[in-house]
Amino acid sequence: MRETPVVSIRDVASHAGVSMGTVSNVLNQPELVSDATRARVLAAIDELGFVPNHAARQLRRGRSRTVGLVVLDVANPFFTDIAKGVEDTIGTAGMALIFCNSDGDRTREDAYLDLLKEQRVQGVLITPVDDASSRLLRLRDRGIHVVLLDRRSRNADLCSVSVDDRLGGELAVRHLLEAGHRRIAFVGGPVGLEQVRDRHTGAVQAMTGAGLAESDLPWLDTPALTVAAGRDAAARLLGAPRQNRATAVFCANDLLALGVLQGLTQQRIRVPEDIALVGYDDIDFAAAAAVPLTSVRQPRQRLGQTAAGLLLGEVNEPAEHRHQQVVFEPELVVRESSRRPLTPPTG
Amino acid sequence: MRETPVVSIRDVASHAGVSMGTVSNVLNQPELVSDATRARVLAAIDELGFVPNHAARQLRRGRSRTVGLVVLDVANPFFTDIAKGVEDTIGTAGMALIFCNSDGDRTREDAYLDLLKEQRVQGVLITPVDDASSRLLRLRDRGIHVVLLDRRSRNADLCSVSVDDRLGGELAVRHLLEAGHRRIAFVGGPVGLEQVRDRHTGAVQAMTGAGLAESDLPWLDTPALTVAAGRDAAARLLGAPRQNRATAVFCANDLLALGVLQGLTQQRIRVPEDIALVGYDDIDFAAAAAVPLTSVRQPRQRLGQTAAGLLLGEVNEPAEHRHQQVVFEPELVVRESSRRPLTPPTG
DNA sequence: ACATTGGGCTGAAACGTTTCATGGCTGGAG
DNA sequence: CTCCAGCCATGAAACGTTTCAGCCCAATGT
Repeated sequence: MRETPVVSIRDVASHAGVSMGTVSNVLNQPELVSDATRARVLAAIDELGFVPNHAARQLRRGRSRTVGLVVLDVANPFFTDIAKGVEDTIGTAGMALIFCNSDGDRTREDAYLDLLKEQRVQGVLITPVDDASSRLLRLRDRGIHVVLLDRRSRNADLCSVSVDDRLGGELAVRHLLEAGHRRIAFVGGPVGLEQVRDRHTGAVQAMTGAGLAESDLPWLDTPALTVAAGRDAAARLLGAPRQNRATAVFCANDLLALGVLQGLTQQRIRVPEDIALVGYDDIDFAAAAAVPLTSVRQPRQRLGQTAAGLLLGEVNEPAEHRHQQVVFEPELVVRESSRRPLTPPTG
Repeated sequence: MRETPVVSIRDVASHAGVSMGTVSNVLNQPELVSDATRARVLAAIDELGFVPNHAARQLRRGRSRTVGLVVLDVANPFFTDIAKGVEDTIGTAGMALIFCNSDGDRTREDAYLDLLKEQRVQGVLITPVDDASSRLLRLRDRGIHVVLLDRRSRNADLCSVSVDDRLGGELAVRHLLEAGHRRIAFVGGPVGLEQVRDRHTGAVQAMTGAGLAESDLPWLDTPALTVAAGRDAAARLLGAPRQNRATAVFCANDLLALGVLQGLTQQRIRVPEDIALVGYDDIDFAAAAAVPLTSVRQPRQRLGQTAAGLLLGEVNEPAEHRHQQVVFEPELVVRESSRRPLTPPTG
């Protein structure tokens, strides 16, 4: 194995018979260099296989051409779809993306934010684990622009792109109420997640709006928004005495709903006949589920594109930039899992 | 908004009344510094909010503490599960991961490889779009270690971690043959993907092993391994005249299979009664599908961990490192989508 | 009392770029 | 023929670290 012959701009310069400054100009401002010289330098670059050293470049420039994306869960298609949108926009702008997965763990999130600080990224797109505003504002004071993703900024100090989770929760539960359900379980957690709380709040509003009590919407807390947590929640759901068991379940996201569906099916509970089910996000797999899942759709890819767009704006014209809160509207997609009207209660 | 006061190691040094070298030692080799001085420096770091500049550090050291991961499709749970395994191992080793999505596009792949070269990453874990060995060997000549992921290296010049795709294809089709199917469609593509070719080869072997011809295994080519491509393939499948339509379908991955399932269901074709279906990968959503999907399971997370482990070994002890090809065995998981034996042909 | 050791720290060079003040040429205007 | 502009190219400084030879001084050995 040949030893690495690190070829620098200096080698290119001497090989092409010009100065380092000229090579640099060819790379960064080609119009300043005469055609003949430029051709010679490019030939030398090609011949030597020169690749610019990003570290040196960044050190000199003082800033990188990189932004960070921190999500709660890579395994959740909701976030990978967002990531696609972000990647699109960032890539088109010629910048690089560092993709980080906090996995809902605050310690990991902190570690990644430190990493991004050290990398001197231009900006960070983040769905924080908890209310991280103070930490995020500190990032901003370091000159790192921050845009909140899938979370609304409460102070006007940050850009944010989100979806109206309260409304989404309301749509879901109102739909179930209209189908005749009166006792509906809410499955979601951890409570620390703002998305979960907001969706719950919307659900409660739908209940009280229909003259029902908040206690008619029992909350089954889950440790995470995953399929496994959903399966577990289904078991707890079925542990309740039959007569006051919920007839419908609203899950804080689709992964949970798919888990609940599996858990129920395994216990021979039919969906939607015995228990109706509504998820959230409308990931692609929702429509392909054992029982196609009613869900609250969010414009995932646009979410990512919009957030990245805001960040680019902030990075490129910091002067005339006004922070803004973009809020998309969710949309209920009704499918099999909640379609059949409830049979009249036997009790 | 306060202007960024960039605080460097020099500021820390003067604030703590020591030299820059000492601050550097506190950061990198704390045991060389006396307790008192170390405490003083740490206090200064804390007080000034100093964060090391990664670019400068990397420039000086000549190498980064970063590795790249290039996958074919972030939206495919198969790859996000691999990514989790990689992230685990890499993160534990105190290194950072740059996660790249080639999306099956060779141009994008090249762009990301250039990016990783510029970043002077220590190594790259990659599932290449096509046979990229020459490009990858050139990377290696640059001092960037390379490990192939989900692809077997044909020359012994690179480490690789893969699963026996030939065997997987054979298992799947043998299972269908045992259920009585004689005409089986293979859905997969693009042909350029080695995984697709190998799974097909295995499928053919199963056919010929049972005394059938390769022509009894028509190949429906798809432009990508996605749900949408699967839906499309289902339509083409049903376009064939009824009498020589396949009675079973083996898909090159689960996303395709889920798409085929959707397409068939939409046309009121029952699975498995009218057409049996087998997927590949056994992603979590396979078990939760409309009809739980028979699939060929791969140890996704272990794949990632193992590959990352090999890379770390290569990075840390390049001298005594021997390249190796790890090959895992796939496992057939039978579920509803192929369970029912074929009813005797009506023709 | 003197040489020796070694722990703890310093100071400056070096990493590979970009940037910018400087200067040499060329060609057209006066 | 001289002067001036403008175009190209040059060379060195600077970015924020790490590294390493070397210095100081207290402790140890004889």
